[in-house]
Amino acid sequence: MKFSAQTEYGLKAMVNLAQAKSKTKAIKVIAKEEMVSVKYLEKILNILRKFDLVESFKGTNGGYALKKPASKISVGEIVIALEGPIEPMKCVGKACCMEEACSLKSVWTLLGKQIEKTLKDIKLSHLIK
Amino acid sequence: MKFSAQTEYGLKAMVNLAQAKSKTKAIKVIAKEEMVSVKYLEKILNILRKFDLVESFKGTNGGYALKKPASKISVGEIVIALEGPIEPMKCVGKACCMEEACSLKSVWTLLGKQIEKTLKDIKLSHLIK
DNA sequence: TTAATCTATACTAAATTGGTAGGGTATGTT
DNA sequence: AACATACCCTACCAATTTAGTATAGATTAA
Repeated sequence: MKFSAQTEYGLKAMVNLAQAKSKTKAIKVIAKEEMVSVKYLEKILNILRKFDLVESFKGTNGGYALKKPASKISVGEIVIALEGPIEPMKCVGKACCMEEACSLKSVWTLLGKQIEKTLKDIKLSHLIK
Repeated sequence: MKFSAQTEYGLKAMVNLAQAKSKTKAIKVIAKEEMVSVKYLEKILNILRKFDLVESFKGTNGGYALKKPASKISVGEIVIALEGPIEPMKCVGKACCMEEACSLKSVWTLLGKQIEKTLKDIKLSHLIK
């Protein structure tokens, strides 16, 4: 019941960008500040870009920037992008959900929705000092 | 962000026990009903026993039973026993939490508490028909 | 005694995750 | 046009975790 390191680095990069002074910030600089390899961070930012959470600019003085204002980006969006949809239980058992009304399914549905709500209510702007 | 198969089987076994007619129920029977191998289920029930959630009786007509009434056992207890404490982020990054006030820590603390509360409010007795 | 049951440890195979490597492709500046 | 800077893409590998099996042994009711 943990989020992955990828999600941690991604979130920290987003907070980093939210606090950036300049219009764009080079991945090399972010990677150094967050103490993660450039290559690994590239992969993570790539995912975030596909989810329209950041945008990138090539060429000299290029770099990354938030696609939307920090107050419009929730922690939930970032987590879902990097972690996949929040479904606390995959129901791997052969006997699971064979009955029309699986007694446990309601637990996971409720829990998943509550987690999503909590994370969507926390905006990136709440995390910068 | 998922619970393990072990947790699924453990929960289903607990629900199974909560619905049992007899005083004790043999692991062989539970395993058959939940479609999981006896050996694997043994391991899981072993953990639950150490957490005082079930008790076991040896010998002929032995088996497993809930240690407490189903209304006094929460889904949260079972999940924590099988899954470990709920800490959504382990903070693996070298740069993490080096500052006195890690901006993300508050997110994980809040989320963890909410998940625990949700799961602790759901009792085993709520899951039986 | 004996058969049914639980207990404990060790092992393995598959999946996931974390992270690396290398070679491209696009673009702004000179 | 050339070059340096920066992003993009795919493949790969090693470590960890997870799911599940196997073997052997100890306890107890009948």
